[in-house]
Amino acid sequence: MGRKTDRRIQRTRKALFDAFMALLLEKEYEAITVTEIADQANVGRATFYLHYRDKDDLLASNIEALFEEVAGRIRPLLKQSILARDTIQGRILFEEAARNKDLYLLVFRQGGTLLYDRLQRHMADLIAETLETLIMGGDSPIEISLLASYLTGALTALVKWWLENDMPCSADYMAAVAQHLIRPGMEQVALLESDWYTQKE
Amino acid sequence: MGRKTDRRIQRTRKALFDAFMALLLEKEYEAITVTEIADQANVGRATFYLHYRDKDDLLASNIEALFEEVAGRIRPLLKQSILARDTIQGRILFEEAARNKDLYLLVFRQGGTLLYDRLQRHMADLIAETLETLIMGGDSPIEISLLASYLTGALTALVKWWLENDMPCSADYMAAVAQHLIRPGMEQVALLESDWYTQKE
Amino acid sequence: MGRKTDRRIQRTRKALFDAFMALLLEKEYEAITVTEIADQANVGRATFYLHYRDKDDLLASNIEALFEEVAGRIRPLLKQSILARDTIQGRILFEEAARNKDLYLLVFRQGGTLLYDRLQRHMADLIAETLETLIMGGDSPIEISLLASYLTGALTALVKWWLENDMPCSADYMAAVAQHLIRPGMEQVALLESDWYTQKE
Amino acid sequence: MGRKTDRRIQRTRKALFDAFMALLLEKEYEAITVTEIADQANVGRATFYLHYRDKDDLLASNIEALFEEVAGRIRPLLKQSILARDTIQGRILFEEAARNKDLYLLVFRQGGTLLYDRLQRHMADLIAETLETLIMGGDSPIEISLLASYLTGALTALVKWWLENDMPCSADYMAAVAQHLIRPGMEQVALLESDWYTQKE
DNA sequence: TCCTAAGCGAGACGGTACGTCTTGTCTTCCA
DNA sequence: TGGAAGACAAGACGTACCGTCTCGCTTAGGA
Repeated sequence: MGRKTDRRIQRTRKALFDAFMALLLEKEYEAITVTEIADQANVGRATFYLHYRDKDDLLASNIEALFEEVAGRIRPLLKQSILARDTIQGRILFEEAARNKDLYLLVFRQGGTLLYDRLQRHMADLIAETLETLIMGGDSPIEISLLASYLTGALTALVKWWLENDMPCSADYMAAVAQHLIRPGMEQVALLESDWYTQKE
Repeated sequence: MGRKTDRRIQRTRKALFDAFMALLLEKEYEAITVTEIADQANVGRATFYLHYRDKDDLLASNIEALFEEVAGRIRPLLKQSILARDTIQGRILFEEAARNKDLYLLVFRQGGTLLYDRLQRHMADLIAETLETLIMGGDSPIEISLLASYLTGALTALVKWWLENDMPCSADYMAAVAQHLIRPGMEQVALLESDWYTQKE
Repeated sequence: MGRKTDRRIQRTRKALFDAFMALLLEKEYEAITVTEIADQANVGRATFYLHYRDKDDLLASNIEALFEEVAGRIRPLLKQSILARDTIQGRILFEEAARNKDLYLLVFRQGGTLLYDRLQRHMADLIAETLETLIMGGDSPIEISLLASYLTGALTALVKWWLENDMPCSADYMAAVAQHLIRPGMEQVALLESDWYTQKE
Repeated sequence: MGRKTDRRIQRTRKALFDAFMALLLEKEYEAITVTEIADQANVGRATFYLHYRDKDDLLASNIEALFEEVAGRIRPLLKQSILARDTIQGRILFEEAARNKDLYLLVFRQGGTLLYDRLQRHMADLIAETLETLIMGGDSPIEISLLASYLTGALTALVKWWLENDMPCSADYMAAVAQHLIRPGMEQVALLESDWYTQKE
């Protein structure tokens, strides 16, 4: 097998994934059939099964790369935006969301278990990773994963509200709201002495 | 048609819903078939279609009542627990979750669009309603629905983390964490003068 | 389940078999698809599988009855026609073939293993059965099954030739030919003393 | 293109045919796939299609030669064995069959249309050809092709019975049976005055 | 008390999607 | 340049559900 063959395969796979994403924009995940995907991709149905075991496999095989790409874009923004005093960096987060509105809405809306959960998990991991570098010496008395979950839930809720309401206000405004809602609590918790609450059980 | 007949119908419908909920605890929503539900309920498959158009209809027809019941339990707790200074009332929220762990995990996990979204919406409405009475005169400069979304996202994230990690700490502890993370931000925003951020656009 | 249902099932099965036979008249057995049969029978493809496992099953389930019916018609004729001196009864055999020309040609042509072999076997059994009653006391020195095989092969060869050449001569004529070709040998063998050929090995 | 290339091609074709014959001994014609043939022949599937259009083509292209070889062996035997008074020559026919038992059984059993019909036709032609030289001047009142069909049917029936019953008696015995069953009829018919039966229609 | 309309179980049916298999074509690469 | 490898389109296979339907049985509640 050579390069040309490889390229053909990649082209077919991309066609299938693109077809799937296109269909996801217009109907529910579960309502999409393999036949539709293959048709949309101008590919025989059997060819689909040559590359993927089923719909989930198609998604799973491509979604990681997609998330990795998004994560690559978000990662550098997170550190500053989470705890930055000004809203300039936070804004970039919402701008990113606005730029890929379709993708994020898709994930929020109907990704169901597969997409939504995966996004939450990825985002939580990303945030946890960032938090760890931030708190470093500080020894937060609260489990990082809990804080990360909170941040993820809070941020996605804000983004979701913004996108679902057709972005009724500027990214700057949303960044400011996020700052005011989230930062005080984080400061209080993350900077707290470890004896602020002594017993977990 | 008389009472006895009615009661028979209700019994059949309950059997179907119970069977569905039982199946939901052990497998994914989409993986459950009408045949399974009917079998589990000791009912003919045709009888299922006599009462509901499909799986979604069965869920939709029963879930509202279920949420209403949950809402009835939560509503009184919310007002106090959200902004209360002490953690006593907040604890009740987590205790409620712990008591119906299966149900909530089910909703969080695999409800997918139908269940999860509905819960979020219900909860946001419930919170918005509570917030309105709290802020009343205060004229919050931020849209109530946005605040409600944030609160819903933040709270469900905390509860989800707690349940999914097998409740590694007490409800008291979680209530305290929630207080410290959420209240400072809410206070800052809800009590803010309307000029803290002048332009939305 | 009641009579009406039974009748519906029988109607469906008959439609399927009729469709199959119709298709067999125009194309090869192996070239016929389940989809075609179902379409021709105005029946859903799934319904086909509700009644039969596959094409072979459809044929096998119906062919016995069909053969039994044919056998019922032929049996009474055989005894007299095989060894009768005159050709009157023998004629009836060829007339039967002419009347169901399509069916017999179908079986001869393309029945392949399933149909052709079965017919041969049935016919050989039928003939063996007749021979046994004829020879009765006579104690033929040759195995009945061998004689039956020979008779089957010879008769079907004649019938096949006749049908495939579009019946270029009368049934009477064919019956006479059969008489003259077959009877002398049968007489010689069946009436022979058991010492005409002493050692089998 | 040179001789070496030719030889390579011939080697590939032989490998394919041998593989096919080997597979025919263990499973039904229709159940054999091109993939299996190619695998068995240690040849790429595409290579198969380089030489033959399909399974039937592979068989057809090789079977003629095979039949020609068999015919070459049988032809000299036929003339004497058919009408010979003694059984010595007739025996050779059955011995030939016994020697290639697998091949003949294969043809009888599952050759289906393609193999069986072809054999019958070839054999009938062979016999007709022999008959013509025998009767020559005699002017048989019966069509040669009809006699040939009868002889073919009768002889193959005997051979088939013999092989399928695992040759329960000697070739000599079978030859004798064939003689006694067939010769009297043939003599009566072939030597008959042309007025033995005056009207065909 | 009967009888009549209902809920219901059983299951045939048409339809659609599934994932697998085979066919025949085509393209790329290797020896 | 012949053959190996294998991607691909096409389409049949047998299975699983779906939602509709018709059929009788049972049973409740008004006559």
